[in-house]
Amino acid sequence: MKLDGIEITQQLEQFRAACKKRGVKLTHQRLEIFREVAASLEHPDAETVFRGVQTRMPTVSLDTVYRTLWLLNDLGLITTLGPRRESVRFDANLRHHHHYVCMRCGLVGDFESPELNILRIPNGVMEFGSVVSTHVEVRGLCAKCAGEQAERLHPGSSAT
Amino acid sequence: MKLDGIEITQQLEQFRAACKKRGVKLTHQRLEIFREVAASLEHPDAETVFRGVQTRMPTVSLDTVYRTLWLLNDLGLITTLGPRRESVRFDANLRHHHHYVCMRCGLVGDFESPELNILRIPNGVMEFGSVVSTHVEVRGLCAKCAGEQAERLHPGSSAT
DNA sequence: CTGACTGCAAACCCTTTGCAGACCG
DNA sequence: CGGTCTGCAAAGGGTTTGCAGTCAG
Repeated sequence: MKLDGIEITQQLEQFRAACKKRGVKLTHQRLEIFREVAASLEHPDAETVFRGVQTRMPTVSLDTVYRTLWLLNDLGLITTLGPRRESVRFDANLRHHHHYVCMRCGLVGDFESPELNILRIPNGVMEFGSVVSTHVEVRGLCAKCAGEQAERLHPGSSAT
Repeated sequence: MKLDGIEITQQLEQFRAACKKRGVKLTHQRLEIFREVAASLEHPDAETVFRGVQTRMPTVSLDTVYRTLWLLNDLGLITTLGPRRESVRFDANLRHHHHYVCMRCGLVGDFESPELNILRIPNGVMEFGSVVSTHVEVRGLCAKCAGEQAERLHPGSSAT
């Protein structure tokens, strides 16, 4: 799990380094916003980060929080839960199944696997609460996107 | 995987039955919308369903599609991918980790497990594309929600 | 000093809601 | 025929963007 002070300090160093490397300015706001996300054990949304930062910086605006969070995401310092900005998707497959998700285009494919339905979960997880079901998400590059990427790297090397 | 005609016909029967049982009217629009989702191998969003239905029913409106999809969800005939309608959430934990998700309140907790990082994935999945990483999502009722539920069922049976 | 960054406000997208007419049962 | 459902249009919430002033380097 995350350790209070030490690890965050390390992350802050990474942040400084990444900024310098990419020629991004290290403003007071960005520092506070980064601290807020890095220190949070939850997975806060922009609004929550905003409120947290606001206590120490009453003048920040919500749009700066958004801009900074996506900046941190681009710098590879944080990630997002779920897709970047998308509409709700519906699923008519009611059997216990798992998902293949393409990291590039967002394609989602179903697959079933009795073994994956009954994974052994680490004991520590019980501290969160009861376990009802487990779902596996496999991330990768789908065939179509892999093809397009190959085509981009080696144009015409294979017939279409 | 899903078989074209037979299985969808079964699902349609379930739909009729569920409607009758719950006193919900079986309109032309609802039928078409349900067929569209049930037949789709993708996990379409409302807009996609809308366009699909529109080819056969040019008069449907997008709001009816929304209303019907949530109705189907309430009837237990379809589910959604990801949370119902929420803002993007950010995650400063860059290590390969997995998530515990409370089905009631949406709480998300991280946990790590070397074993779960390297699950054996069924061969069929390779047909979708390359596999880069696997993530496990454990669903359950978090301690807080379980407590509230117990409290609701047996008020005062335990000290707070 | 200069270009990048901020705050403001307005725009934007997806989704939901109120209402009058249409339709299922 | 009655109550539900539809389509319309407008509201709603989260997020993004254009602009002029501000600040880091």
